[in-house]
Amino acid sequence: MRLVTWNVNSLKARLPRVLELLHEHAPDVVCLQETKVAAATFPHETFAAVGYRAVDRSAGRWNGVALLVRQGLPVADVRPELPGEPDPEEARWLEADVDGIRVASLYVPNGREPGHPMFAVKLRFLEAVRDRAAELAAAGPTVVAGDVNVAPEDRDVWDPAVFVGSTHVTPEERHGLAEVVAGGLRDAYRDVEPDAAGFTWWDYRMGAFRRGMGMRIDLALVSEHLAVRGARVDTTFRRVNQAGDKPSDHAPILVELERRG
DNA sequence: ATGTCACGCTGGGCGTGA
Repeated sequence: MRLVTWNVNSLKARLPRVLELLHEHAPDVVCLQETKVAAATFPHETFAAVGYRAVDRSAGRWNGVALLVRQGLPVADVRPELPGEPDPEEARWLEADVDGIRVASLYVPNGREPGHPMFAVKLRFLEAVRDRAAELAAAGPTVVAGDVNVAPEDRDVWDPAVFVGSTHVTPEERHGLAEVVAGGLRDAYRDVEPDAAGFTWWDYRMGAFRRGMGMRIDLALVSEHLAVRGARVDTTFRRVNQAGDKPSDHAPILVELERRG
């Protein structure tokens, strides 16, 4: 299975780039985050016309997650709920069986600042993910992929000194993420790229992408039933393309998975 | 760290969130 996870920062603004990605990489499944679209205007027909079925959990102008599945692959047991999630209205989790693999697209709250009420919400969300991910990983082949808004280690940020005291790197957030992984998942990118930076996000400001000022905050976590045959970040999608279509501030991660045994 | 982007509301900048 070829899987992509990508925070698109508005599906409407990014539709040309998403179509470009489908054409270029022909993934079996794409986990999208920050679709920022209402359910009523989700572009199902556009995806159907290029051979993809979409299932979405949408909340209007903020957040929103979706799965795009190549036509012909069976999709079953779509669940838009994450038991115990702090605010179900925020549309941050969506899971389904795709060709016999449980695939979840997630968008962890940003957290604003340590001490902000949304920071506590972020930690509670990670606890809910921990509990559900452990259930899924114990049950069968599982991929939990998306924007976790946590850099797992210091090497996952361009300059750890700059981020001291900021969100995405605090011990509490890293502990929350580590507990998700400890439930029977592993970081697919790190599995095959132990040394690469692998940044997936760069601020739009200050020429951060050009200057290598990034963070690795988007992950594909996979259960022991799955082997990782390859993983890479396609940074071409972090640049304006030839047609002049703008990038998201996140780049997509491409993962090649194979069922074990 | 801050040199940006996208949204809704509304008809052009502003507030919000990242």
